[in-house]
This record gives sequence, C-alpha cells and structure tokens, in this order.
Amino acid sequence: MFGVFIGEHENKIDAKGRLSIPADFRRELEDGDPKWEPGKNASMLLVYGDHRRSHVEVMKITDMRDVYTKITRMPRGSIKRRDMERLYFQQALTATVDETGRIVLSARVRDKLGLDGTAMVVGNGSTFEIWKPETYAANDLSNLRDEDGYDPDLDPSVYLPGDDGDV
Amino acid sequence: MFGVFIGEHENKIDAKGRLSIPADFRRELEDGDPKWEPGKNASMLLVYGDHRRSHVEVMKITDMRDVYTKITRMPRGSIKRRDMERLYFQQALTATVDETGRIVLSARVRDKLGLDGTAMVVGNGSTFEIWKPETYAANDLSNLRDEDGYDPDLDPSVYLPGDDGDV
DNA sequence: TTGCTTCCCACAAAGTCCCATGCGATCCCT
DNA sequence: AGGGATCGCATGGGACTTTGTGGGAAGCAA
Repeated sequence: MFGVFIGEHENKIDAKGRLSIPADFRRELEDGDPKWEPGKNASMLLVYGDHRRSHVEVMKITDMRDVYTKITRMPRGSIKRRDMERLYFQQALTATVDETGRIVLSARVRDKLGLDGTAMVVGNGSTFEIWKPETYAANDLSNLRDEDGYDPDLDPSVYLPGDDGDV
Repeated sequence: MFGVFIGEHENKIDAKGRLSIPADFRRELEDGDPKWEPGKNASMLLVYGDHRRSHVEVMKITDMRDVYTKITRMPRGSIKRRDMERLYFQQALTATVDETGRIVLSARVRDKLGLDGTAMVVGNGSTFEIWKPETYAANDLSNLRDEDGYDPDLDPSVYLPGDDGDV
C-alpha cells in the first residue's frame, strides 16, 4: 500500500507446498513487476542463499533488475562479484502467484528451511521474508546480544537516529 | 489542529474490532498522508512491537517514510538495523480509517494488548498511542520513578527545557 | 503406471462496505 | 437570549466481498 512490505503473517503450507502470499504483499509485487497488468499474476524472485541463511528473501522484479545492474558494474571475476552472482543468480529462483494468490515452494526449499505445516511471511521494507515460525521466533534476541553495548531489554526505537543525525 | 496529537480519548471496540479514531486525530493523519485528498480516508502505521511494548504506537505515513530512509542508511545486516526492521516493518501493520472514521484492530493485536471492550487513544505529540485503559492507568507514574532523579510527585512541566536551552 | 505439477472449483472465516441511530455541540432565526 | 434545526461524531448492525485454505481433475514427465 505504501511501497513497502509491512507486517507478520503466519500462513499454512499444504501437502503440495503451496503458500498464500498475503494480499497486500501481492499488490506490492504486482506494482514491482514490469510485465504485470490487471488480471495477470505477479512474479517475484526468491533468494534462498546458502547454509548461512535460514530464511528466504523475496524481492520484487524491479529490485532484482537493480541488483543485476549493480552486479554487472562490479569488477569481473572479483570475489565479491562472484559471491553476489552466486547469491542472486544461483541460490535463487523465480515464482509467480497462482489464481488463488499462492506460490509453490519446492521440496528443496521447504527442506532447507525445515518448513512443515506453517510459514511466517514477514514484511521487511523493500523485501519480505519467509521463515519457519520457530526459527523466526528464536531469531529475536537470543543470539544477538553484546554487540557494542547492545541492550536486549531496551526498546529498539532508541536506536533511531535523531533528526540531527546523532546516536 | 496544531500538527500534534493531543488528548486522551476512551473509545469502544466492538465485536468486529473496530475502534473510532478521534476526529482531530484523523485530521492530523490526513495531513501526514501524502496520498490523501479530500473525500479519501487517511492511512497510518501501527507499531505494536514485541513483549516489551504494552501499547500500540500510531505514526503518520510521512513519519514512517522518514523512519524508512533512516533505517536504509544503517549498515545492512547490523544488529541495530535488524532491530529497527523488526520493530517498524515486522511488528507493525498499516491501517486505513473507514468511512465512519474507524480502524480495525485484528484479533492478534487486541489479544496482545488485552483489549476487550474499550481502548484509550492517547495523543503523544507527533504520534499517538492505543492502550488498554487499565494498563494505561497503571503505566502512568508507577514504573517511571528513579530514572536519573525523576520525581513522580513533581509537576512534569519542570522538565521542559527553558528558552536558554538548559536542562 | 507412478509421481509431480498446474489448473479449477468450493467454502468458511475474516474483512469491508453501506446504512442507521443517539447524542452533543453548533448554528441560525426570530 | 431562547428554541429549534442542523451538523458532526461515536457506535451498532446487516449484507456483501475478499482472503486463506482444502481438495479434485487434468496435464506432464519419468
């Protein structure tokens, strides 16, 4: 609705691997799909990454194009470029929502995340993410403490930089 | 009316989870919604946060945009950025007032706050907040003592910085 | 065949829209 | 200044629409 993905949705995954994309996320995906037009179904890019990633990141097509041009500007053959190519071109796949607003997650992806019956679909600004609910919950604070004075009991909004750019 | 949300309103929540937004708050929200125009209904961002927050913070769209750009300027992957994303993109949702000036609070949010029949809608300057009335009353002064010399029995206005910018 | 994928239909719960009422404040006319 | 009409706001309820979900039939590959 505002050009961003916002909110948490816990949706089911059925035996065929189908997962409903929240309706407002669909609108956003349609918006970010150059080929989309009313009546058609939006496409997207699913980036699942390697073992370091325990979730799938879902990008709009337009954002994928941006990433593509950024990568092509990196030094050919450099380590960083190879890493980027691997992440966004190899450890990724495209998907299109069906008539009922769902995508199909292949068995490979479901296994990688450990998804069984449900998945968390979570907005994250310009992208959204797909998590196993337990993994998502566990990722909250437990393994994140103690980075330069980080206080897990403090309301995170205190870290928002003020208008004068301090903090 | 003055670019800020001011005042306490105790409004009802019906069986469908509908809650009236005070009329002057609506004006303010319309003002802060770039897409709004006369005849249309204002949208807003509801930030409910995690277990540490016992209320919902309601922001104008323009303020959400500011937060968005601030977050995107933080180092990608840093813990603080991750926290901000979680608070403002994940533990949040968008809402639009309907023709009669109400928004719908989903069962999830109502449960989180323990809202049953009524809610306190409280202005707080550039944002406003939604509380369970009992929680709001209890949160007033009781748990705020002893923060660097804070005296709960003193009139809070003494903490207002003077014209010379001291305190 | 057997397994997998895509398309189509069905349905209940949740969300949205539309219309109605009661009350208080405001405005207006005499 | 009094009294009535009007307007705006909070609230309630019914009807309709959307969304998430389940399952079956038709295509396709091995």
